[in-house]
Amino acid sequence: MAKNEKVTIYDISKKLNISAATVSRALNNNPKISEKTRELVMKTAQELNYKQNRLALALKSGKTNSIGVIVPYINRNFFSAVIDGIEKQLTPHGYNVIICQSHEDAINEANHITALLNTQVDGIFMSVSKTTHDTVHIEKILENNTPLIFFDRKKDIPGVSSVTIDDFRGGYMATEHLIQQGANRVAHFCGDLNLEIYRNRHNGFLKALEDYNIPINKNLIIHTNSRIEAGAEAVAKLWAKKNRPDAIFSSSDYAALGAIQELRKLNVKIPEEVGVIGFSNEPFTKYMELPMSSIDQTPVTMGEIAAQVFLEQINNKQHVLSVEKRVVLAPELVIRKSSNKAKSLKGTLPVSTE
Amino acid sequence: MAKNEKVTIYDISKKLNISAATVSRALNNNPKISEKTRELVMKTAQELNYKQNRLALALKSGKTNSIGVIVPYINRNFFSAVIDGIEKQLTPHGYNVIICQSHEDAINEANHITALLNTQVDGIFMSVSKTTHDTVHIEKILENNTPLIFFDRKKDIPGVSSVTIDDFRGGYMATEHLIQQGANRVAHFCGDLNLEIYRNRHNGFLKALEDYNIPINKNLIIHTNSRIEAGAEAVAKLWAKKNRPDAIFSSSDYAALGAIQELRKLNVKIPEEVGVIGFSNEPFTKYMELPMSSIDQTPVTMGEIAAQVFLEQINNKQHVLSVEKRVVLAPELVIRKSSNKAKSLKGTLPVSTE
DNA sequence: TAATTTGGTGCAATCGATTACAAAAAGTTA
DNA sequence: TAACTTTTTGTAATCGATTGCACCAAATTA
Repeated sequence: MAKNEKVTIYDISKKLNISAATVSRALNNNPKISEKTRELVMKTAQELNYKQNRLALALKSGKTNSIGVIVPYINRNFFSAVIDGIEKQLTPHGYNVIICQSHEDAINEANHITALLNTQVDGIFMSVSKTTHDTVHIEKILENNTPLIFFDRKKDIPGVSSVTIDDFRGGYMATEHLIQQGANRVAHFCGDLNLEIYRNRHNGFLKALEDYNIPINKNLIIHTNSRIEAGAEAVAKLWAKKNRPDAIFSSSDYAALGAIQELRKLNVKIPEEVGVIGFSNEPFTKYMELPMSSIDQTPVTMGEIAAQVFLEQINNKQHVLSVEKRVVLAPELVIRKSSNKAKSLKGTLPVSTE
Repeated sequence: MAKNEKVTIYDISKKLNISAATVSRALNNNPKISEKTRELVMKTAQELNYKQNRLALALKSGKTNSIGVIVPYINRNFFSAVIDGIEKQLTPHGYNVIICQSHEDAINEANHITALLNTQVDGIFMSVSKTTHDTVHIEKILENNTPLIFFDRKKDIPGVSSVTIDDFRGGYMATEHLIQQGANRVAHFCGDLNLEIYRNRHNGFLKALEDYNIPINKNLIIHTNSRIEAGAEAVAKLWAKKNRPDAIFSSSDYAALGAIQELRKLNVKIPEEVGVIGFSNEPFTKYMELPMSSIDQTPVTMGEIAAQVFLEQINNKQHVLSVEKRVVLAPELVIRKSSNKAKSLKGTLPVSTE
């Protein structure tokens, strides 16, 4: 009726002259309630436009039915796709997803953790920021006894589950592919080696060279960040010298894009003179004039599995206090024009081509 | 101490042999509490690692300090940027942002609204889905007396504030620009005219033609959705006939991208033979081999202003029950190669060029 | 010294829903 | 019909923090 007043079970109980306890039980389909009463309550609830106050429930039960996700940026396809996967799995279970961005800043990350814990979320999913070195703020989640799941970028904390992809394998696949296309001077744009994911990609790169008996040339390994400009600068630097590379494996799609733009300016033919492959399979790679090869991280799957791990964890909680599950997904090589010298590759390789 | 037990103000009060009321007041810096007691409480709270239970607070105060945002997809630069803006403004005020995706489905939208209302969010920001026609589920928000702010895609509901851009003007600017580049057969890819934003862009297009005395040619107006394929198909259709256009204004960047790809296949020179401009200024437009002109919707600003409108609204609530504010932002024309016949335009037009 | 002000705390109700336990109502059996 | 089950419903405590009101003690004033 009145706009301001929210309808509670007490309003229903008063109207029907029964106790609030009965109303509560009727609404929850408690079998101890007679069919007659239940129907009456249900009908009245509908009439009064009753809505359960989840806060009261949460306070009583200690469960908020919401989980927090902390990512560097939501504005990156990889992360928003992971969130998509998490949401897809958790919404049917009645969870709300609270999303926070760290903007790659450990301080924001810590603040968000505090806020989420105060909100009493039932679990936290996170991909750590690049500037996160020590983990005291993360361990607060565990002290608070809140389930924590890392995805993609993790820290090694005992008892914490994680879902990642096999970055080593991704790095290996990318490099191997370039070698198979005839390259033997493969450059590598590696990201911040503080982050495990970039270290692993880098190691995969090295191992591929080793397996194919290609000597490692330190001049061809460039430390870049994930920005377009960084890729362009790296190319400028490499082409200023002699002994230029004949292929580039970039740990970032954005840096790879910058590289391609710069190579075009220098009139270098791609993929004939230089093959290029990135990492992440951001949507733009597909839409480019010269579509770019990349490594797909199956982010939606990653989110879905992270959510499943979470659900398992809270269900087993009473039995095993520190379940720990480390899921490693397989990356997928996506070959497009930027690295593909063959006219047509369809059906010739066990990978997706587009 | 024990991992499971959360510390409450009662634990503090017991330890210090004072009442919980005093503890609460001390923690909230109530001036009625003596300095000595306050310090003691603060110190003890720290020692015991006390964390306020926001649920209890929320239940008591009726405020959850969280708001909900419903967008079609978070995985679209425009929307994630708006969310960014909202978050930027609201985080300092202690709000959590709960994000939901409708996936352009009115049913999901309704479910999310119900969930958010049950969660007792302090406000809801939304951009309606394409399939939302009737608004009963949206009006439930108002019945619940929860502040609602539309952004970008709105419905006309009395008393609801909105932040949008001037799509008419955007459509006009885009079209005028093409005309000024010499075009007089401008094609228009218009989106779903059920949505106000596409209608407005379309009307802006028509008005520009009128102002420049260019007759309207219905054959050049194509209904497309926002997908790449749709743009490609539209071009295929147009080029199959005679009387081809000499410019294209697409209400979607994605359709414009498809158009450019198709035009290249047909060996049509851009921008010499056909100028192309999109709408939204998605990041990829800038990174294309042939960077694409577009209309920027200043999404971060949109989010920031939406948040400000919300804050104003809840502060004025006691005074005016139905404030209604309709903010319309100005779009920005971004000229890039795809529509720019002049070698260099820098400084010659009052618009941003890149 | 008595009366009054001021400062600091405590008591108890409140927010809305759940649930163990008690109690009443209805149904069964002898 | 008395005694006993079985159903169904009610009472009251609980989750944790806040806050109006009452109260006591110390300080001030007359």
